Amino acid sequence: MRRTKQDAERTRCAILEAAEALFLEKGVAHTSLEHIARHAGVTRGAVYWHFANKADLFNAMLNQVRLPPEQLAERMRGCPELDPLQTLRELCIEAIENLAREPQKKRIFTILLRKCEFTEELREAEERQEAFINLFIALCEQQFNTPSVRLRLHAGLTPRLAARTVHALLIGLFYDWSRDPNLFDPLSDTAPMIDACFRGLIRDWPNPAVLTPG
Amino acid sequence: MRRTKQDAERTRCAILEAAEALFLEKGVAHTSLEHIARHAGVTRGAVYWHFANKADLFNAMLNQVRLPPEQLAERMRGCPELDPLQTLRELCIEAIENLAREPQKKRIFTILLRKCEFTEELREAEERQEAFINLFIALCEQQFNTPSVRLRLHAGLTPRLAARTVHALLIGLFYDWSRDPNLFDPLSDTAPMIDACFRGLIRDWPNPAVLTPG
DNA sequence: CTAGATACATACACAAGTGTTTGTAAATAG
DNA sequence: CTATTTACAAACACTTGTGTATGTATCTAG
Repeated sequence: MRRTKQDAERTRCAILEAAEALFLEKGVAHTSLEHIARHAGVTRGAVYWHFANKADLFNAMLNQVRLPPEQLAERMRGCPELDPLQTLRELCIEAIENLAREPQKKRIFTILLRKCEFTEELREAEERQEAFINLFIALCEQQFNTPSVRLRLHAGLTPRLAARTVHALLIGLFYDWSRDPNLFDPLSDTAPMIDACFRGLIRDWPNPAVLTPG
Repeated sequence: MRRTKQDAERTRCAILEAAEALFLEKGVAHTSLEHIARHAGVTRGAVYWHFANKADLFNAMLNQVRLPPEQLAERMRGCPELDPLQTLRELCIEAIENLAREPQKKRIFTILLRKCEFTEELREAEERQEAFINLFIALCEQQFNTPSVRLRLHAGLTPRLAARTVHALLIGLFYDWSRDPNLFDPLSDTAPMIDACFRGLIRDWPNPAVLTPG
């Protein structure tokens, strides 16, 4: 029973959804295309029709969303140079909050961080992600290296180290949170933790304005 | 050709070493017992003689070392209560430096963080590790919650959040470092980054004493 | 209205992995 | 010195997964 183009697109999505769910539940390596097909209500024939193999399906899944490193890197390029630190701070907070708000993004990023072993077949995806991370760190370092900011770094720190610290905290926060979502509430707790980080890096980091309700 | 007990112990170690190397290179799921046996110069017969299955071998590998979460948790229990924060700071720095100094520990922790998908067969190991992490975070929170320390927390922070922040930074630092060892030098860069973190958490965190050479 | 393309399901061939069983030479116990 | 373990190697039986080839009902272009 052949379907119309819309139907075909729907099967494609169903396969992607099934893959996402199973990857998250069992890990990428432990999920077979047979599992995915069954979970999506089709056979492997359909899977191989829409995707070349598991790696291709994996990449297609990743391409559905912009993950934090890519988004961060992208937004930092387009940002004006005024008050780069506040911008960076807000982007960081936004990055984590977005993960909390967009369930699919959270699932996919979790898969990437904790549910896949980057073997040779997934090398391409791995390198893409690493490139975004490195780009973000580089842009971050660049912000810390602007003359007005650099002088405000605490003793013992370099722009490079500051950038590393920021990224490590971001990754660590999400890693921990995805391991146990009860550890903290991204929507309310992210800002204080990010602020703590910046306060430790920057000499005169402004005290967080106490939010008066209303 | 049967071997003496010493020989048997040597094969056991060879298998463990091979497993470690292959897990690190290809990931746990993508490494078969056949691979491991070949790499160790034996057959699967030997592997099944010494270990029940892959999960058992994996656990044996983990048991060779004390990984940071376990070590941190353990040392924090045995520590006196005087100046808990300085102690915590030093333990954190030590934890990362130890990873840099002990290659096997680094390899195994890397496998745990980036080279395995925790499926059902590895659930036991996963839960063990998570328990240590949670214990560390809890102990950490407890330190931040001692009366003398709690008052020194910056506005907006709770002991719980401070503990989360510290752990996230630790995990993030190691995660980034294991991804790209050139990002920073653990032996010289860890202290400034950890200090930055504490400075952002604690109100009057002492400025790092400038190390005068000699 | 028909020829071809589309969107799959089904079947096949093969490789690889697992756990178990059996065989066996040498170490070791008594 | 003999009997029995020990420490494996080799072989077997089975399952699972992959990629491809083929079949086929339907959509669609002309």
